Amino acid sequence: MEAAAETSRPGMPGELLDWYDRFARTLPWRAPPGTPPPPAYAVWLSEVMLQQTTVAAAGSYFVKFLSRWPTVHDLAAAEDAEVMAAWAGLGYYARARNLLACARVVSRDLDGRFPDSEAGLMALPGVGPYTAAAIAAIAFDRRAVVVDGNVERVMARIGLIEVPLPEAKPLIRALADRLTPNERPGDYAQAVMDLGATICTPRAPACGICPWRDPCAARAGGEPESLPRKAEKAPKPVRHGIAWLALRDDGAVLAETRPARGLLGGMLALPSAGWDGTEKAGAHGAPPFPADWRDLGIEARHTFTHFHLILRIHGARVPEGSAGDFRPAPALDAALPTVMRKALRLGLPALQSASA
DNA sequence: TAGTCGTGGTT
DNA sequence: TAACCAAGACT
Repeated sequence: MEAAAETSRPGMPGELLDWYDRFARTLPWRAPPGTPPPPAYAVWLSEVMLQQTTVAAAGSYFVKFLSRWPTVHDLAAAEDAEVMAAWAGLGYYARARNLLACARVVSRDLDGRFPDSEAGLMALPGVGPYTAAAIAAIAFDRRAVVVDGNVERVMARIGLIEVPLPEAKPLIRALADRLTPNERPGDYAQAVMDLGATICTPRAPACGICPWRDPCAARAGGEPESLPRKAEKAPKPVRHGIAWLALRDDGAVLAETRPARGLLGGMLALPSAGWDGTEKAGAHGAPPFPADWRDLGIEARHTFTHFHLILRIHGARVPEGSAGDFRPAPALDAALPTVMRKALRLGLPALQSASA
């Protein structure tokens, strides 16, 4: 919409920063407004964890990672399996693989120093336009135009941008660019995102206490909650699969490490088949080895980004000497992605109560 | 460019 | 309860 071109006035960044100075949230990875920023390592770690992830979900993982691997060199020296297990439950596991790859590049090739430019940051694995801008702004106080989901919403409303996403992205970015100040860009970036997270919320924005209520074109128009408009999403299909739960008499459970790429890539899992798109059409998965497999009559249900999964659990008790990647159930549970945690927690009691 | 890639909280 | 949504990147 053309309205975007006229929206934004000189005082807006300052009004937002004043609000941020008074109401900034305390977050594990954040320095208080006006104080020196955290190390780039901490900013990078938090920003990767926060990709498509809520503040509440990322918090404990950030604390755990920073405590376990205090510097980028520590993380770079970690084993792949250690890092994947520590990431288990947070989702989007390609982030963990890229996190480790990035740490190793920074540690080995850059002497442990993160680039301070967006272009330099963008060259790192797992660092895209948003994350590069966020690190440049927050860790190095460089002027960078930070555009995440919060900023998209705030800009669409301020500028009454009625073009639906993703077509509206260039308009939104242009407006975000016009508003980004040269002073305190790091605090400003966090302030806009805080505004979107706490005031300019998707459903019921608190316009009455918004520092930008006066210049907001959508508020004047009366329906800020209707923005940003978004293209319709495709319905999620339902997929069916089988997971095999082999319980050894010493209590250990058979696990497998999934292929590095694709769904749950690189993660520990129960052996399974038929659901992740890797099987040929019509193929039926086979159990990991011959045993007295029984359909436990239990289904683990889980929804991924683009499909619903119903995972039927088959189980078998196997003798103590059985070879394979068997692991103690509690340790396995801790290292599993959520869908597999569900399958284990549903299937194990049924199998344990069954006679061998 | 459009599809892939997790999870949990909120409504 | 089902849909929506979150500090996106990669192919």
